[in-house]
Amino acid sequence: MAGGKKPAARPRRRQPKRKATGKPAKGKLTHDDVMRAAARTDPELRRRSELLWDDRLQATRGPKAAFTPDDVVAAAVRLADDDGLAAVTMHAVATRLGLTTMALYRYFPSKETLLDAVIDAGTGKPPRHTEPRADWRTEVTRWSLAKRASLCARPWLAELPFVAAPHGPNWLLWLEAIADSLSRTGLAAADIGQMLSIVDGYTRGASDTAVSLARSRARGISEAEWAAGVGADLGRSIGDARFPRFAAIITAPSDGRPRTLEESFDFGLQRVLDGIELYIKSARVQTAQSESE
Amino acid sequence: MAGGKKPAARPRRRQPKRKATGKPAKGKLTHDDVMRAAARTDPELRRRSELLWDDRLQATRGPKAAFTPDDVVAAAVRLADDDGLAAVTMHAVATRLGLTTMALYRYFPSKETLLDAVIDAGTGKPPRHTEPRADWRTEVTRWSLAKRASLCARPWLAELPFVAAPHGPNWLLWLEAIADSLSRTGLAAADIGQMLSIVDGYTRGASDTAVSLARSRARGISEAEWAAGVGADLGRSIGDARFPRFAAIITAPSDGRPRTLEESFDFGLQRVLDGIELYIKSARVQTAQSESE
DNA sequence: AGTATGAGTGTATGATATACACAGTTGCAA
DNA sequence: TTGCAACTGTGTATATCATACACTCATACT
Repeated sequence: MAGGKKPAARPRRRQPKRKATGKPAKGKLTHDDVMRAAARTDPELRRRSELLWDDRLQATRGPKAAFTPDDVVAAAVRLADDDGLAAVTMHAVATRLGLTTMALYRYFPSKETLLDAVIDAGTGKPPRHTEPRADWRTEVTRWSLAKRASLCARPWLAELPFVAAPHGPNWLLWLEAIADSLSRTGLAAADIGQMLSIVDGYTRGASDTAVSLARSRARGISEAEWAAGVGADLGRSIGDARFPRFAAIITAPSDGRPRTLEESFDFGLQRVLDGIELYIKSARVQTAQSESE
Repeated sequence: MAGGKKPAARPRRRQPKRKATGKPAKGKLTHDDVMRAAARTDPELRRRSELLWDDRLQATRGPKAAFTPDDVVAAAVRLADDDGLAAVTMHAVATRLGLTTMALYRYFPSKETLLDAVIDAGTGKPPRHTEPRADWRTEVTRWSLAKRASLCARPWLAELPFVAAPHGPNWLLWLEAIADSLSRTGLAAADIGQMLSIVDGYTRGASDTAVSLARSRARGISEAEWAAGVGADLGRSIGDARFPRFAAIITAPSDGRPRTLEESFDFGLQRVLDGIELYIKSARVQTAQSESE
């Protein structure tokens, strides 16, 4: 998947692309502002970013490359899927493609930049809208569950420090998707950004138990074994006087059916969305008031 | 910090500690259940965990060790604080203590187990209650901000896959702290666990921008440079037809003062707590209803 | 006193990323 | 057509790590 096959579709090039800088567009952040800012950035960060967004020039001289950077990334992703992130070594990736280790450096200047691309490919695109559009709450719920599922599907993404990676196009596509759904709330753009952060934050933060399970499963550990491991950690609280409240939670009777991880996640998500809904209502009231004045 | 100096305070030992297993305590998860489960766990996970919780036996024969495991951990933490997680090599830690590399293996069987301890030490203890107790919402807000601050104070924690680590005593102490505050809501223990997950999930997930900033700062990158880097990534959306909604957020006028990262985080947290509060109210109503029947 | 136990050392090994110099290939320019 | 510039892939070398193993020596119970 990771890129697809449309070699003619991207006309962008690595170029100065200095437009005649017009007026600064009162108060708004312009593309040019950002690009100028980017020029002052930590050079290392910038270089890593570039590779995610800019297509490299097609060489005219010399032999044609046997693969595309996307091929390399795909091979690395396959390795990670099979045997975890630790299996992604330059040697392993190269071998997978029938190349020598050093040949990879013709495609990516370092393992770090390769991993950046791997992260973006692993992140994948948000699911297409198959069902008809629905209200914001339904759509945001779908988005959150899809993102959670996507994190679980590639648990090796959790082995990477998410924070450290430059954010690529697929990452932005996910944000675009939820921004689109949140637009139906009628909130101002700035507020939508806030709500987006909340849902995204909750989704990532509250997915980690499930990701941990998925990760163990990928390592060949059964669900029961995983539960036993987590239980062993949590269970330390039970005899221990330092953790009375927490132990009470652990040992609480599960009045009725025990909630699955999914149910727990969704339950929490609905509480979060309740909070957002409350805000939307109050924002509407405020708008209505200020309009009637 | 990481452990302190109270050599006489911990009587626990690595021992069979097989109590006469009484009745299984109807439906509740008992300490014994968990321990039995733990015995079936992935042996590697278990061994890593043990080192976080069990004190190693004090040797009687042979020369005394020059350091305690806590000393080793403290040295590793100092290295990470100074130069990031990459600076924590077995050699560097050993040198810091005036030892050879291999001597460290007398304290920890592998780097992985050492890092587990480093994570727990880096996590630190939640702040003591200095102020008088307050309502749950105030306390939970304090907790969340404190946790966020703690994550930012040691941004190298974000370089580790949080999910992968076994959870140590300090981690439990944080959970105990918020569980204690949430107890004041009067919710059932199971519900408190849910609310805890929500707040903890949001807190960790929504802190990552601030952690990223803290991380860059630790690397000697100025706030302006960091902002430029993030802006460059986000700014790609502006010219791009794939991201109209997101671009609208980025370029939205910041009507009034621009929100700081802290303000944004806190704003989101309050929305989340609104949702929780709503649930608490509805739970109270339900309880009252079922009681009046 | 004797000895088992364990601390710390030194050296060796294998994995890994990556620098560097070279060989072969291709297509534009003369 | 020829020649070379630009580029791809290879082979080798090196530095950094984690860690295995064999060894020396100190210590405190027997």
